[in-house]
Amino acid sequence: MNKKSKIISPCDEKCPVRASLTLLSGKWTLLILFQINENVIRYGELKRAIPGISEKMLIQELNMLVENKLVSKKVYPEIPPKVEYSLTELGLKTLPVVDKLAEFGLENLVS
Amino acid sequence: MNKKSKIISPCDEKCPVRASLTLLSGKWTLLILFQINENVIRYGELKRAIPGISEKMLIQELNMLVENKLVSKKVYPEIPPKVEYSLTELGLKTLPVVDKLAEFGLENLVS
DNA sequence: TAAAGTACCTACTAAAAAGTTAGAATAGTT
DNA sequence: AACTATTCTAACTTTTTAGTAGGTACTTTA
Repeated sequence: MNKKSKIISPCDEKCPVRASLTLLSGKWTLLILFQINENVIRYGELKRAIPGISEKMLIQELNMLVENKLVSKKVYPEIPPKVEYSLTELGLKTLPVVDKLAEFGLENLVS
Repeated sequence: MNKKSKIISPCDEKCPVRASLTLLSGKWTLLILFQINENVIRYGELKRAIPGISEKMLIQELNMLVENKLVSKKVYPEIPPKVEYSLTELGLKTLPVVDKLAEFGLENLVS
C-alpha cells in the first residue's frame, strides 16, 4: 500500500453519474424534461413555456430526447400540424433529479 | 380565457431549475462535486479520481466552484505545493442532486 | 389577397467550450 | 546533474454548441 493508493474511487465510463450526465448534461435538457413533466404538451406550448430557447435548440433537444427514449412524440396527421410530447417511463424517472435541482435552487439561489 | 392561456407555467430567469442549471450544468461540474463529496481531497487525487478530464478543465471548474462558493480551497504554503479542496455548506447541499443522478444512472443506464 | 399559425428543416455564422502544448517554481530523489 | 512531483497559468488550436435567417406546406382568419 503505497502513497498513491489513497484514491477516492476513480469514476470511469461505468460511473453512474457520468452515464447520467452524458444523457442529461445539456444546457436545456433537464429544463425541458421539467417543463414537460407529467403533461402532454404541444411543441408550441413548450416553446412558450421556455422563454429564451431558440426553436433550433428546442427541436434539436427534443429529437435527442426522443432518440434516447426519454420523451415520446405523437404526430397527428393534420394541417396545420399537431405534435404532442410527453415523458416516457424512463423520462419520468428523471423527475426526481430535476425536483432536487429545483429544491436546491429554491432554497439557495432564488430568494 | 383564450386558447393560448393553456400555458404550463413559463419558466423565466427566476425559475429555480434554471438558476441551478446556470451554476451546475457544466459537463464536469456535478461529477467533480460528487467526487469531492464529503472528503477533503488534494488536487492530484481529484485528477486521478476523474480519468479523462484535462488539467485545464479541472482547474477551471474548481476555480469556478470556489468563486461560486460551492467549494472551499485550502492552500498550504509548502513546496511542492499542497492544496486541499472540500465542499462548502452550500456545496454539500448539491449532493442530493448528484445522488439522484447516480441513482438514475445506476437503475437505468449502467447494468 | 394577404397575414398568421403550425411544426419543423437547412445552411451559414458566431460564440463558447475544450483540447494541446509549453512552462513556472522549488524541493527531494537518483 | 538530471528527473520527478506538485499545482497551477498562458497561449493557441480545434471542436462543439448555439444563434440567425430563410424556407416548406397548408389552413384559417382578417
